[in-house]
Amino acid sequence: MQLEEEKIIVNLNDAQKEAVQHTEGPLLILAGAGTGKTLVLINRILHILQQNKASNTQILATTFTNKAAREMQERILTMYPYILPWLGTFHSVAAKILRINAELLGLSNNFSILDAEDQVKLVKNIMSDLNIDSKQFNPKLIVGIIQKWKDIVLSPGEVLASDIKSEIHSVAHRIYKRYQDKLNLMDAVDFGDLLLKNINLFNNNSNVLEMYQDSFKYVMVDEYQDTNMAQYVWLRMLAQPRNNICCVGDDDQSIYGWRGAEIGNILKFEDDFKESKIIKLEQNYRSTNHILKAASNLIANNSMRHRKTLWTNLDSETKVTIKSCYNDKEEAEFIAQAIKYGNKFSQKDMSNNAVLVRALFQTRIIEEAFINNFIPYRVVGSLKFYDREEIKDILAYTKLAVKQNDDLSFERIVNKPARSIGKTSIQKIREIANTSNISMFSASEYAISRNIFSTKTANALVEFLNLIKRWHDEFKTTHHADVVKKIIEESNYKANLIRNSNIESSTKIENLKELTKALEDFQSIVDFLEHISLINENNAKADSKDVVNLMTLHAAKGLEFNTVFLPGWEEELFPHPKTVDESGQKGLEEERRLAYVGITRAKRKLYISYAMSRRIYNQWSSCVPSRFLKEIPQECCSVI
DNA sequence: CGCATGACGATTTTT
DNA sequence: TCGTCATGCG
Repeated sequence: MQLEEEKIIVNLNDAQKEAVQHTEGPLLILAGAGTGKTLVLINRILHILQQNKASNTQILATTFTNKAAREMQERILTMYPYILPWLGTFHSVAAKILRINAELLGLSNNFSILDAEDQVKLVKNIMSDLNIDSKQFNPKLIVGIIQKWKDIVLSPGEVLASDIKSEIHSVAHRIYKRYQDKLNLMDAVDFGDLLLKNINLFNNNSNVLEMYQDSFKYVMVDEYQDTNMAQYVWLRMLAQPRNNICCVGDDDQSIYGWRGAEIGNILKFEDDFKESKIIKLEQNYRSTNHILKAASNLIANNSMRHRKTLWTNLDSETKVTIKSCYNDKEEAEFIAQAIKYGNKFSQKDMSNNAVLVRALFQTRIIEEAFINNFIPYRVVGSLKFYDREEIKDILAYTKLAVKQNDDLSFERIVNKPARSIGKTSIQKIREIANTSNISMFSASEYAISRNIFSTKTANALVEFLNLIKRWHDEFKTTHHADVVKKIIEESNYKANLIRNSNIESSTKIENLKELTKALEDFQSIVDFLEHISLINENNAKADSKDVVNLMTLHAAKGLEFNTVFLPGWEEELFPHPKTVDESGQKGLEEERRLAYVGITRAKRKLYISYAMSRRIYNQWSSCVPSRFLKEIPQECCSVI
């Protein structure tokens, strides 16, 4: 396949073309909603390849989601027949670099990656070791604080007095050090560490850094407005000294500040990267004029932003509908009726409709209205496949079989199904592990040799340890999918489910079958574990067609629909008071960006609604229309 | 060890 | 009001 420059630039407008062809030096592409951001990114990569400025292995391209990375790779493959090995999420690229250089950081090359649940579990354990009351200090909040420190590149030793803003911070600081020690012992990292350890690696091994700097001739970053400090530092290190770094993003769509995203990164790009160029993409190909005008006027109320003027050729008579309702039930019914009506006369495919809410609890009443009206729907972003209890349990067995020092997995399943190894026994094991700085697996062996347990417990524990050891060996000789099948049987996990026989347990058995099937697609068990820790996607049913999409505004970013409903535009819900409480003006602006994201998802038709009263936690509360409604010009609305 | 009971809190969650 | 979680009893 021969790349042709003609094909790369043929369908681009002037600004897009400039962005694609400007390859040298720092470049910020400010891409408003619906202005062809992904197209530019892909074509810019193709352009670099076509010009032989770099080979496929010399381009570093990061995205935030696996989905975005996959889409980019697939679209590149239609024109250029090679994989880009360094195209991926920040975390997957960072993990790849870590695996290659693991020994320099005291990790093995198959270190494990903790998920959110593991993190909380670990913090809880540490708190109980330190006799800290987990009621007084919420472990989830502690994890959050540690995570935030990691986001701004603070190791335990670097946390300063000024970072300790309240008692919970000082508790978190105490836990942080131990938390890292424990991770080291388990040969594990959390998501934040993936970036942090890369930064450490580069700081302490200039030759390694130079190797990557030399190798990555061009660096490209998608969704730059959502990068955190650690990611920024990481990017900067890798992009130097050439500084051929191209960041694409839209400051108006930065909605993850609460998760550590630093909108300042995109706002001060020019200061951070000297002699940089900024190109604005302002022609919107998605929405009609009224929708775009509503969005532009709303977002103009934000002070912290790069000014952009979005425009469109898509003129339409149809205005934005603003609907006032008596209560949440009427609002839900209104949406259901509008969808039914639309389905009858114009769009047949239900999946052209989306209902975007601020908080997931809002979906319930809308779901009821859909059920009553026989409207098929799906709620996007509910439980993920690999987050299911039974899946995580079997994975814990698997992980422990692969690596005996995975204490979190050990604790999760040592007594699941019940095999008379109770809380006190586990506590004893943990104490031994802590004092001797060994894994719980080794601690168990030691404890057995010292006759610490009752005969019953000791026997059960010996049997358990032997099973784990046997599976460990079998992974070396037998196909991994078969070993996992054995685990499901021999752990008695399945038998236990069958014994409980109810509908729930039969779905669980189905899910386990699904799991063993998924395993077939991977080369090895290590590959598989890497995959699921970094790529935990929504369940397979997610792409079912012809159903209305119900999701949060956050989940809707990057998507588009012909018809969009935005219910619940009320003070006390949207903007959400908690955000405003926590972050004041900054929080309010982020909420406004969220509104902007919602509006700009709509291609043809947009409905915004609010209720005068709403049941929250089963209590009626009367509501005031959202201030954001007043920020939308009247001439693009029709009010019902 | 497993179940019942009561207290508590209840946005958003790309990795 | 509902679901989660720690605690205490049988």
